[in-house]
This record gives sequence, C-alpha cells and structure tokens, in this order.
Amino acid sequence: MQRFMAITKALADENRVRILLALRSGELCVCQIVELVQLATSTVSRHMSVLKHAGLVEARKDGRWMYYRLPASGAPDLVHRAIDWVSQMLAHDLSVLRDAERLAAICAVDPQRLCAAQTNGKQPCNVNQPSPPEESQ
Amino acid sequence: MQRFMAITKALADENRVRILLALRSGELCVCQIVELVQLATSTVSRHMSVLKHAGLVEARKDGRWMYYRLPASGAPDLVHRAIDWVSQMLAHDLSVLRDAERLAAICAVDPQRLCAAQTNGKQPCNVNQPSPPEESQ
DNA sequence: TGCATCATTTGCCAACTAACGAAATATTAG
DNA sequence: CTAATATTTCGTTAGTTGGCAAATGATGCA
Repeated sequence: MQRFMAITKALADENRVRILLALRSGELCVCQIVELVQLATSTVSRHMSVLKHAGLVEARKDGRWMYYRLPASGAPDLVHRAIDWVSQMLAHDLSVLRDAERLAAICAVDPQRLCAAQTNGKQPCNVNQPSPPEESQ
Repeated sequence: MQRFMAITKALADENRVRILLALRSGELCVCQIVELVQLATSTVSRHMSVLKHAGLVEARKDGRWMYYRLPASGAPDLVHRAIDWVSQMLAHDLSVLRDAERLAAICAVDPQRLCAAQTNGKQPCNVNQPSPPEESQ
C-alpha cells in the first residue's frame, strides 16, 4: 500500500504527469524538462525527486548533466502498470499531444543553449512557448 | 486532463482508496464506511464528495440514508479503467484484505445500530476494531 | 587551483488538504 | 408541529504541497 500511495501521490500533480509522459520518448536532462513545463529549475528538481521516490523514473548522471528516464524493464510490475495506465488514460489528451510537439522542438536544440538561456533570465531560444499570448479577448 | 487529474487527486489519499475498494462488494451507507475507516462522519462525508466529484462513486438517497456505490457500467471508460487499475494494483495488499474481512463483519450488523453507536460516542457494537490494542511492547 | 556550469537542497510563503466538532439540512416518526 | 436521526456544510486547526530565489553541492575546464 505504501508503494501504491507513493505512486498515486506522485501522479496527483499535473506537471509531474506531463513530465512522466514526456519521458516516454526517451531520457531528458533537467534543463529540457524545465523548458517543457516552464517552471523554475528548483521546482522541477523537486518534482523529479517525488517521481523518483515513487519509482516512476530513474536517474543517470553524466558529467554535470542529470538525465531522467522511465524505469527499465527490470523495475517492479507495479510501476510499469502505473505508467501504462497513465499513458492509456491520456492517450488522446490535447495538452499531452501539444507537449509532445513542443518536446520535439526542444530536443532539436542543443541542451547547452537551453541551460544558458534559462540562467540568463529571458529565453532567447527559438523554442515555441507553451501558450502563445493568446490574444483572444 | 481535468477529469484525469480529478481521479488521481481522489486516489492520492489512502482512506479514499480503502473506501473505493470496499465498495466493490456492494453499496454502503455512510455509517458503515465510518465504521470501516474509523473517521469522523463529517470527514467521511467529505471524502465521499471528493470521490463523487471524480466520478469514482455514485450516490443514492433512500430516506435519510445515503448509499454510495461504484459507478454503473454506463459511466465513462476513464472511470472504469481507473477502478480496475486500483483494484489490480492492490489485489494482494494486506490492509485491503483486512478491510474486506472487517467489512463482512460490519455488514452483518444492522446499520441502525452502527449509527446509534457512533452518535453515542463510544462504540458498544461488536464489530472488530481495525488495530486491536496491540500490546506488543 | 579557481571559475563557470548544471543540478539539488534549503528557506520562505501562499494555497491547499485532512481532520474534527458544531451547526445546518433533510427526512422520518410520533 | 416537534423530536429524533442520518448526513452534509461550515469554521477552525495542523500539516502538507507547489512555487520561487538563494545557498550549496558537484563536475569539468582553464
């Protein structure tokens, strides 16, 4: 029950769900995730820690870059079933599809440029923003 | 996404998960649920409201008794899949099995006696308590 | 070494949540 | 109508959570 509750609590935040689903297309470093969800790096780091504690993601450190990915096939069945469930439940979700598109654009940019842009405050990087101004009314 | 997040948030509390699984064996009135989870009636009522908002349970009022049950087969696929998922994930969970046993004892008692016992403070009802004193050390 | 870089941890605040008891609501019984 | 009963709503409190900025840690490079 403890393990299960850790999973449901981890899934009870929209940003964490978005991150989890984004990792389906392969591992990402923190700055790429930051770019996707548009939150402070520290906030993303915390979210990743929650996901990791629930066993929903694994981490790999390469130099000063931290890469997160979905757990390998050796992970507990509980975890795989949870990820499959979320994936199926949101298979046709619009915001998830939008994230997938944006993610492709983000992955096309050199991560180093993302980090640089993020630390310099404004992002002069040519990655589409999540909700373009939306001038309607 | 909204619907899905309502479901995960509803599932992010252990007592709500216990209640949801208890309803698999048939509808229950509030006083029976109170007896199961050993929380204040008002607290249980709130939990039921969260579950209902997520579509995970349906309610039926009969006289002054409120009965809660799992949604009928006409409910959204999202909901059924969520319930099936929780059910499978916790199929072999000890505390869930214990709840099932206690629930059988609770259902064997006239609900009216449960309510009476609950409003009178102490419970002189012969229903097994969840964690008997546990004198070990 | 010293410095720049990427990420995590810490500290703080606002918002939310679960819990309770008390009061309010709704329904039946007398 | 009044009293009793079952449940919900309200108000309060304590604990948790998500967010950011600043401090700290960790790694690579000159």
